Amino acid sequence: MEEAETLTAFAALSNATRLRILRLLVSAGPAGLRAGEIAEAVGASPSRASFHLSGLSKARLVTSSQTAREVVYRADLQAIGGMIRYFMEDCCSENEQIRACCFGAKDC
Amino acid sequence: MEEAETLTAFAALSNATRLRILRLLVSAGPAGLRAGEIAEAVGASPSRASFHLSGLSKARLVTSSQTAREVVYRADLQAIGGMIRYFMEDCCSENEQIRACCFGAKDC
DNA sequence: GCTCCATTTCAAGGGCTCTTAAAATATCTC
DNA sequence: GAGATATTTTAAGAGCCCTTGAAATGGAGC
Repeated sequence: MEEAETLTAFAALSNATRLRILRLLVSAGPAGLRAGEIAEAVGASPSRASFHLSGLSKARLVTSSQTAREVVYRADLQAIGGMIRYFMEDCCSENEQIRACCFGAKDC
Repeated sequence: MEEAETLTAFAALSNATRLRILRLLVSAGPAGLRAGEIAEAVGASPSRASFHLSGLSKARLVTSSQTAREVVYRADLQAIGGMIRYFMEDCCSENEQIRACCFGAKDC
């Protein structure tokens, strides 16, 4: 992942609805969720959910697959991990104090 | 760190100038850098740098201290770590694949 | 073919962000 | 005190983002 992609990813994560959707999709696992289920779960209208899913999709944080008339979305764990990794390596210079937080250090 | 703070932090990181500033400040270490040095280093006008430093400051990703007429900025490693930690714990449900990226796994 | 259903697209509006340049504030040196 | 320096504040304009509701797309079943 490069800087431009990371900027897009961070922008995608800076909205409450999109963060809620991503959280939901990560916890939903590999099966993913249908667009309608997502909209209902996060309390957004279908068009609003679609708008934000499109944003997450453009940022490559989620993937989608269409079966008949249903669209299933899934969190792209590799992309999410890649974003964090880029941030840790390139932006945080592998800083030890910051890295410790991934392990669950108490003082973060 | 809570959701609202995390949203603000992600928003702050979604701009190239601010990301560059943060990267610079992390690498600069505890001594920090003066506003003017930062502006020059990232290729921004003083007012533009000040604008973005203010954004990073409101997002609590950097701290500042004023000595006479010089203002020194430092990266807030604890806040940066806290943001990542919140994202990993709350949003990524401690997902193993995502977490592995902090250790530098090859497949991220 | 017609009608439902799931989802996306479109259009309009209001608000926020970014950039630029000028002005203001505060401090240092002479 | 005068002038130079460091930084912030302000103002204006352009552009993007978010929300809402209506319209459009396209598949399923009768």
